[in-house]
Amino acid sequence: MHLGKHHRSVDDKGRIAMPAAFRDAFEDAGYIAKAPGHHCLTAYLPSDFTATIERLESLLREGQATQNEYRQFTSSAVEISFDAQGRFRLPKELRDAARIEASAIVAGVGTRIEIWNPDLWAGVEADTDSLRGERWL
Amino acid sequence: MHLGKHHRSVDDKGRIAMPAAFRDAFEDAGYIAKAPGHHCLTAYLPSDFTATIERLESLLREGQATQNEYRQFTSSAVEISFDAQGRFRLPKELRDAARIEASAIVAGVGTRIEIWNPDLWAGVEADTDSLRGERWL
DNA sequence: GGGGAAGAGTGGTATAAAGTGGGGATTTGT
DNA sequence: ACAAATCCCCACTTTATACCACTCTTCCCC
Repeated sequence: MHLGKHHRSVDDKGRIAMPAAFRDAFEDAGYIAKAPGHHCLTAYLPSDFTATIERLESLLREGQATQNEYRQFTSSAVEISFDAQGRFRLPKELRDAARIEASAIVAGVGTRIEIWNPDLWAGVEADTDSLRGERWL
Repeated sequence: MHLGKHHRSVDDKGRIAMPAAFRDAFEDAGYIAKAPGHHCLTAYLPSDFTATIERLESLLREGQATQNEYRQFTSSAVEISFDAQGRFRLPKELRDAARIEASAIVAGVGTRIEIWNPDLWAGVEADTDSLRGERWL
């Protein structure tokens, strides 16, 4: 379970420090892909990524997902590794897709980890219309 | 069941002593998240937190809750641990969200524990209009 | 009622870890 | 061969964590 929101700088080499709270869950490697809609990026543990691909392939066989959906997801994905300081490199392609420049928000969203442009994330937090916590608190 | 209201100091490192009355219920760890509306923070026992997340995820699958709702709750949450003196650290992000500075009210609210800015808590106690105990006493 | 012990709450300091920035070697592609 | 991109270290700053010290209250027990 991933929790917490972290603001991170992105240097001109595209490096981002994975928050220590998440880092331990990755054993040296992980995967990052564009989230559907491309509002943000999603980081996966190796095991979660494989499971996600399998789920998508299953939907594909059942006709519940399209080949282009499959193409977009798999082709956007990259494997990441961490340097001695716990940073990973986010390819320019992915940074551009999520409009990430000098800084980013790395957020634990329960089953997944998302990487956002800070301004776009502000939009998520400003979306209070949908808050109806009385249903689940 | 959590009962009682406690006034606590918050030092410049964000440390707050968990009232002894509540401390025993936490086995070393717990979770704190912004309450929907962000008027206060809510502290959860590990088991209660997991149950809450599962309830929310269930609503999400049924389309009764939004991804942004899920994002806001999970990304605001932090796991807490206690030092030898029974204190936990409240991240600045959460202190700011609930306008907590040098002191706070830690209140047992039956099924949950809430952490308030003292002035905002005063507002809760001043709200006598809605008191209609004749219905349930 | 007085004295002592135990627990609760608060404050400060030292140490470790996390985050950030940069340099230089190596690889890649042209 | 050259430029660009990537990788691998090293250095610094900030923040978090663990540890120690003190006060105050409460609760026994004498």
